[in-house]
Amino acid sequence: MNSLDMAGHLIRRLHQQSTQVFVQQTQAGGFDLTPVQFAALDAIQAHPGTDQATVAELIAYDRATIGGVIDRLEQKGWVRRVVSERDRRARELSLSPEGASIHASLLPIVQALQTDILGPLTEAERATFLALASRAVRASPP
Amino acid sequence: MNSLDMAGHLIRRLHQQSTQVFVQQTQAGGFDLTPVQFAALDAIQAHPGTDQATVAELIAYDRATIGGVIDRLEQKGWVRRVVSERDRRARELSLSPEGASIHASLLPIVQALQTDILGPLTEAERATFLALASRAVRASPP
DNA sequence: TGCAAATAATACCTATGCTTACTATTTCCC
DNA sequence: GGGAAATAGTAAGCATAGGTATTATTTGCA
Repeated sequence: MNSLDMAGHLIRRLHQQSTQVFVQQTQAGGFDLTPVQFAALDAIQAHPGTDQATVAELIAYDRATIGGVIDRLEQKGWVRRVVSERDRRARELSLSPEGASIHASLLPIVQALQTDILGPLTEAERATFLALASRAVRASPP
Repeated sequence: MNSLDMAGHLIRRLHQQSTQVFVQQTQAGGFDLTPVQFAALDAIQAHPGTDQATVAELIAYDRATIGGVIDRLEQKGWVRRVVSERDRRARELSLSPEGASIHASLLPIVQALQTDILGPLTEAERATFLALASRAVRASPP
């Protein structure tokens, strides 16, 4: 079998394509951020007050990487990070008003671009693909 | 729609899973390399004498990244890089005898682990997934 | 209670992954 | 034949991506 037809290679290409579409479409909308930054933003919006480790778990990242991502979101002024009074090791995360506004503006754009990521497929094929992808992603350990 | 169910997120998770399976299975076989390094190794094996730009195009990478990958493969002693006499800007790539041996040993392992990447799916589902993924990856420009 | 184990975050390291800028060289074309 | 455009590779910079080690703090248990 040709290496280029193997699952690993195809998945890497899809990931590449996915990132490109995300950056293109969000930049066209006037925003400047990466897919990971949006994922973190979205997780914090859905779970305000959580710490970094929980955000990392929610979107399946390691803690080391998420630290840098949150750093950059904080520098942009979109996320606030305060030491938890309940547990001084942890940092409680929340969106700033600007961050919340950006997230609200981004959400419809990000939802719309999902279709473009799998552009060559038909609507039905995309649904099949997503259903299989969803099952193929192993459930995160309890 | 939940961001975690969107195409971009699922694809990123699949990519993560794919890389993990690759490293686990190849390490279990006694090798130490990344999926990208194998892709480059495989491309060079299939096209000995080509230059870095062609390898980059074959496996859909940018030239800057492939330079570092080849650096590491050269350091491992698996790849030889000689300045082309035909075009002194280019470096002609080929596998060393050790590189060729490693590649031959790795190939069946890498082929076998492809099934594990999509582990939770049945044989038929994997075939469907791969067919859709293959079509979803846009054809590289001529 | 006191101390070992666990945990949150950071620091540091290696390896992609991609962009822009730069050098060296070749090609194209007038 | 000579200069502009194109091309191969490198360099530098930013952002994941994940591993191990370290620090600060909390928890759990003898």
